[in-house]
Amino acid sequence: MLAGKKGSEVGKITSHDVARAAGVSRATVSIVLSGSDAAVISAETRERVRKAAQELGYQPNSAARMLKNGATRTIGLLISGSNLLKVDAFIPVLFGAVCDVMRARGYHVLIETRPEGTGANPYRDLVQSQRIDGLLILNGPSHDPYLIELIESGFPAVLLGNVRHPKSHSVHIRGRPALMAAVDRLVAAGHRHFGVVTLSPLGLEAADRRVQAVADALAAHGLTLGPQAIQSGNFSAESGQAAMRRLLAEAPETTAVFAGNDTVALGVLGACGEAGRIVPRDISVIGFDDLPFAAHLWPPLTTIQVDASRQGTEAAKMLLQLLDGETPAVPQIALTAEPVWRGSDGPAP
Amino acid sequence: MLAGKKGSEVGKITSHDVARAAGVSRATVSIVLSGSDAAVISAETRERVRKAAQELGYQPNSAARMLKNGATRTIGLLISGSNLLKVDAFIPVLFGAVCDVMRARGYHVLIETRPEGTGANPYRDLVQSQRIDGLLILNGPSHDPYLIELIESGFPAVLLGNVRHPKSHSVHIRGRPALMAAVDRLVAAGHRHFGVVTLSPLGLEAADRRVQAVADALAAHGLTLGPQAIQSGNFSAESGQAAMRRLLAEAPETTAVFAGNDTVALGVLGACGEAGRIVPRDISVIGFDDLPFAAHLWPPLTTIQVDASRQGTEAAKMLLQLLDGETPAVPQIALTAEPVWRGSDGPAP
DNA sequence: TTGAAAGCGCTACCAG
DNA sequence: CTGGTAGCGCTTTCAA
Repeated sequence: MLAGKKGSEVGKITSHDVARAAGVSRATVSIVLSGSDAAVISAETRERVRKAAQELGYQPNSAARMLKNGATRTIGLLISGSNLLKVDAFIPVLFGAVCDVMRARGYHVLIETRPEGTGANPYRDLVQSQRIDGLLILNGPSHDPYLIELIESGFPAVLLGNVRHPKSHSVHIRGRPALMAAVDRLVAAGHRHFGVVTLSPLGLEAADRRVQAVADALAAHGLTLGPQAIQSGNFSAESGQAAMRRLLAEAPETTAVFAGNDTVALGVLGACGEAGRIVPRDISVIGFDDLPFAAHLWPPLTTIQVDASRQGTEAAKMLLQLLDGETPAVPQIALTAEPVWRGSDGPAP
Repeated sequence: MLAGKKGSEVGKITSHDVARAAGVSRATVSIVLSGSDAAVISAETRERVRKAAQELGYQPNSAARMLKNGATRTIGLLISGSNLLKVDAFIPVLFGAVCDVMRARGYHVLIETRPEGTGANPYRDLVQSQRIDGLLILNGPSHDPYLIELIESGFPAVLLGNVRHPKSHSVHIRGRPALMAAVDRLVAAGHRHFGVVTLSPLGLEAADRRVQAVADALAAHGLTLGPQAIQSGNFSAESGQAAMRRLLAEAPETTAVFAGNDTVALGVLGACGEAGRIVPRDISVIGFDDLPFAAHLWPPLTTIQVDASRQGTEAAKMLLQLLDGETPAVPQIALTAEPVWRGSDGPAP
């Protein structure tokens, strides 16, 4: 090998190389490329520097830049468990929206999952290692004391879909009115026996709230939701099918079922089909989320429409404000939801 | 505010603080915490250092560490477009698997999307900024010259699902035998008129290969796939439904349809339903991927099973080998696929 | 065994 | 307008 640098040896070009190529000092390179006005540089010099950087394919070493600036221009996206990622199509939508907004502002997105089991504060390491400037937290457990500590520490963080700690910044879906309206309409259509297949086992705020909304709306009509009529799903279609089988066995009189989300609804539909219950003739099924596929199933899924993209966008924008040191006008955004009536509901049999 | 550091002011503790707390030098702290054997430190001292670090919640500043070590312990996951993320449930599964493997080895995962439009080499900036040590590329366009340049540069990268550049490291699905076996069985069941709703418009390697496999298998039986019998989907259920509507209109004699993936199949099922074609009585539908929901639909979806998790795991492991400077025994892994016969296929009507 | 010092690549602050 | 210089926090080598 020759002594000189090979052109293909990318990844090793420093501002020093650019400075030498352009015949200026390293400081000048930094000033020109960062667009700073710390000094007045002639247009001619600026051009020369830019051209040299371009030709060498120079990009500032991000580690050095982070160390110097004390900011990483990276945010973390914290997901409770990677299994969640695998089954619930809601997350990727949200995720895509977050990435789009962040990238437009020059931020990178790092996936983090909550380290489990260790006695130590799992968020502290994340923050203390200074690898990220801010955090977006998806479905964090409602009463996690470490989460609360993180929020109170003032580290830029936005919660998605849960926890309404008074000091928190968050974006969540207010599905209650839509769910209650849906119940009203189904009762008007003659339904008296309702079932719920939850989004997750009890304890997840978003899941619990949805069940409560249905129960409350029913109560207003003098109807109740017995314990056999509430079966736990766990985000997936598989869990939805299993839960619906139980529901059908324990409460066969059910004629209308609310699923915790559209993926769970897929499994509910599967269980109805295998039990010979025709949807919507024999039983009505209502999803939640209005995922991209919902309108294109057969029967087209009646569901509670929430704008996942928008939720991601709003959360990302709020985090960006926090990172800019601004105070969001509305620290806790509630997005509305609407029932969309398609083909999976009908009058009571 | 008092002059001293507040306990809640996390994110500012350096090895200096730990050293002072433990009454040793910064070098000692580094040696103890990194488990290096550069020097023999007494067990008693080690313990003292560890305890101080623990109490202060010390985590080494990652930027400084990256700068010093020249490695970021971060890999990039490059996705062609974020819209893909939003509709295809295959990606999150893969994604989750990648994250699991990487995290187990102490790597972080950064989401990258291919910057579009700029004349400059989009991968070069990624590599040159030294923000990542390696790259996983999902569905990169087959003939992208920059991609080829990246591969040839020797930067650690693994391709997923496409491109078989001779020098590349890759993991892809070999669906051809399974698809051909499925055709054979359907032909034996009496089907003569086949249709295909593709995974994407022509040009994506994975999509083209699937169509070709079906056409070839059909040819072996003296059957052909007319142009009206091939309609383009675009990853989503919506596109699948639209394509299937066209197919049903232009080739109404069709009795068996291969969908480009399971999400597309959802839309195919939707189009069949709205056209009054009962699956599988009137028409058979075969998906691809065997996503987690496929078995739990009604009818349960017959599909070509590929192990998305495994694909992610293998790719991640291969990248890890590359990062360790090892040469993977098999640089281009082909994963097999199997038809799983469930409820959405049946004999020809 | 431990402490002091160098240096990773960058930016910012000076004096020229 | 430009060039030296300091220092971000860490690791590692070398001298004590």
